[in-house]
Amino acid sequence: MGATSPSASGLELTMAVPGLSSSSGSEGFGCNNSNSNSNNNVRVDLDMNQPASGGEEEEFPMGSVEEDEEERGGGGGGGPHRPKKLRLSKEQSRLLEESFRLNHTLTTKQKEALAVKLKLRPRQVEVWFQNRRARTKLKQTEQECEYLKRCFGSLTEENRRLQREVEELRAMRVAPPTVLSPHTRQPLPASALIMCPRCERITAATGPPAAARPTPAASPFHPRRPSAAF
DNA sequence: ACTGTCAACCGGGAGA
DNA sequence: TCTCCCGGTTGACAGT
Repeated sequence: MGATSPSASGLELTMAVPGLSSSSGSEGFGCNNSNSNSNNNVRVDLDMNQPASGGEEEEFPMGSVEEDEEERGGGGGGGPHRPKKLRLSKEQSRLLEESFRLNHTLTTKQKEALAVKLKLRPRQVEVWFQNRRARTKLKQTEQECEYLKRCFGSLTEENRRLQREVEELRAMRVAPPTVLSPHTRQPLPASALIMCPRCERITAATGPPAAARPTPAASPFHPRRPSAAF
């Protein structure tokens, strides 16, 4: 499976990221505590991988956050510090990636179920998916950028080649053909010349309109071979 | 010391 | 108004 990039340029770049189905239905989830607490950094109580139960931490080892980190993290007198950074365990990352493959967005129920399964807060699962989507998009953008760079390179080369060709053709070009007026026997200016659509020869444009023209034998075309042609 | 990664946050826009 | 998502940013941490 591959997800085509939704670029405005219409490039058909495919990513190895399957499952672009978005099932972000109505989400009535009310756990939005992180924003309201973010300024004073007093999130330590529910922060990171606080073990929900004492028994089975082996499945999801708690990254770099120890249980008593929160004592000195934000609550201490040191001022506004972020709590220690959470590192998701390999198993947590694996399960998150797995469900990301299935769906790039989660419903509230899916999010909560996943959070329970991973012993994370739903907000953490939500944030992980947001960041994961952003990373995917960044990768796609980088791939598009590389593709456009290659396009630019080949088009530049093509442009150079065509310009050289134009220069060569200009160098080969001779003076405009000399056509004598059938009446005065004087050379006609180039603006008074047209090309016969049948034989593509240059002739004088001073004849009567096409509808009133005489028979082809008497037509102004082919009065004589032009002295020069393109 | 420097740099890259990434969880978490912030502000704003969109939809119901 | 509420909730969600997105783009941008911050800051902790790991690797060099």
